[in-house]
Amino acid sequence: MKPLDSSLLQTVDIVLETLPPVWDRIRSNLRTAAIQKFGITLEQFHVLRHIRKGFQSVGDLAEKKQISRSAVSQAVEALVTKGLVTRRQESDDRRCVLLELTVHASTVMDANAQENRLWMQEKMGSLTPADQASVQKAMQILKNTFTPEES
Amino acid sequence: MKPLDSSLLQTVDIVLETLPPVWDRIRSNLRTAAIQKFGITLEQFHVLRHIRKGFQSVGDLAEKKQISRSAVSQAVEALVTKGLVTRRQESDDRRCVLLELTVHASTVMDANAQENRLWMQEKMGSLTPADQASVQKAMQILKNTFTPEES
DNA sequence: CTATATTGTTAAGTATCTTAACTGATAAGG
DNA sequence: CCTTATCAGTTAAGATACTTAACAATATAG
Repeated sequence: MKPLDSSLLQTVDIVLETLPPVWDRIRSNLRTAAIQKFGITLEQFHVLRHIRKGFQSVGDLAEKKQISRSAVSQAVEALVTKGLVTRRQESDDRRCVLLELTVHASTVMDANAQENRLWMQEKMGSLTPADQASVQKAMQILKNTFTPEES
Repeated sequence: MKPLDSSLLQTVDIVLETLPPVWDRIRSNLRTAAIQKFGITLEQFHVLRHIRKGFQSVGDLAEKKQISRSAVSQAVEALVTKGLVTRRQESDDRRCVLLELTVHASTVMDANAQENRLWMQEKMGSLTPADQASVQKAMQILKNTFTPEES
């Protein structure tokens, strides 16, 4: 880490300058559509996303979002009322509640994700194959560097 | 966009899989330290960051965060009370209020950003020069693709 | 000069978060 | 067993942050 420090710092700064606006742009496109389709709040959308990603218990979801279990419980209650989420009993431990998207919510979330993919394809459609390879490789590097063994 | 569709979709999916966890990880590291140092909430930290990035009016900040002006006004009021932000009169239009970080807040935010950079340097310290070049190039591509003419 | 628009604050109501208390279910100790 | 402790989730009460609406002060237009 001695002779590369200035190059390394440059790389770090470029990442810090680039990722926030880029990710904000992509995320904003993803959220806005879903929120309007369901008529839900941003917080409720977060809950739907996490359940869709495989967080099926209130506790896991709370830890992932770094909020209290009661907050998650209340948000889930709102989503159950809206017919977007169901609570089910897990067989072996009857304390646990299994959260699942309803068919309707699952369908709309899938369609929304697909629309977002298409939007990104339009955006990235003009990239050369070399540019695409560059992006793919960099994503792999970043993934290994910052999230080595999870998700 | 015809013969490249499947490769393009692959690139898109890799970006969508990678960016959220990577950015969450970096952002979490950045926020946690600052929030603990100041004893403020996440929302108040957002306001400090935006002011630091150059959003000096209540209106601009509200538009950037996509919330109402009154919400920003209230958050700013809390930060002024804590001695982290000052309101000043702009000379030419006396309706406008110029938001600025206090010296203390500015110092702590700078130090915090520097600590985050060092943390990222540690994380990325083991990357080869070729990997660093890859990341830099990809960041440039993503920036041009998703945020063509701003920030 | 009057009418309209803009910038920010204030006030009231709503939503969402937190902590604390509680229910029901499981695990551990004597 | 039977008591005690622990755990997942909900519920309740209070705090925080958001919304809309009404307002004050200033700027712009006709």
